Amino acid sequence: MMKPAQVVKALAALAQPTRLAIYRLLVARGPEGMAAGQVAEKLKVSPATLSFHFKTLSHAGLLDSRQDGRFVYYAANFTVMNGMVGYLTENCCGGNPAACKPGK
Amino acid sequence: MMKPAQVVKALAALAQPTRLAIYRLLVARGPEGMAAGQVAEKLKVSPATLSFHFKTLSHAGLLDSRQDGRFVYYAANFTVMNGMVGYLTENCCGGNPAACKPGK
DNA sequence: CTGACATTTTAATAATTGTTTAACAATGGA
DNA sequence: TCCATTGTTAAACAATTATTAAAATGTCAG
Repeated sequence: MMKPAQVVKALAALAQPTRLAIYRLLVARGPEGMAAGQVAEKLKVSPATLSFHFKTLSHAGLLDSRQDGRFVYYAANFTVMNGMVGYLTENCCGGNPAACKPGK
Repeated sequence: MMKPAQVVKALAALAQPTRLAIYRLLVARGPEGMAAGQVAEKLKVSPATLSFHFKTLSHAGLLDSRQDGRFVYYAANFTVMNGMVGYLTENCCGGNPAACKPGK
């Protein structure tokens, strides 16, 4: 079970429109991820601002990054998202996890 | 499907240790809810601070409240939580909702 | 090596957030 | 009514956050 402090950190990381959009975009992109510049162009965010948000998401454990030449590729890491959804489902769904289960 | 703006609002509401604790406590308490003062005592939060957090959670649609005599009872409302978990599961789990499904 | 490109960092700033204290309703019992 | 109780609101403040512009870092092509 994830610790509340880590859950709070992950929630805070996603609780911002640009960062939620970044995460969604990278999830859709898959494991290969996407270069920072492409994300910036797609979401129309300045490089500096984007870098700031990447840092927040990465620090929360929601993103992985790898350098490829001059590019830095970011990709969604599902581990924390998984833990977060699990935490919410177990602790925040009235002792009845089914109430918040997807695909009902 | 919940709108991203509402998801962000709900995430932000829960992205704070005291508020996450409040929500968990009220979820555990069930539909009857709990008087503000009891929550304050249980979580050792000052009434004014608690009222501030109640407002944030209520405004995000995560809590309901009813007045009973001098007391105000707050209770978890699962609708938004449900929508939020659904949104995350559908949009943030790699097109593979099962990856974030609870009870794996 | 030099220059252009991709990204991060720093510094400055405005806006938002969380807490405290004190004052303000509202309710119900004596 | 008077008063104690319950909870909210208002004002002030420190701390955090998001954005911008500028400088710095790192990488490769020529």
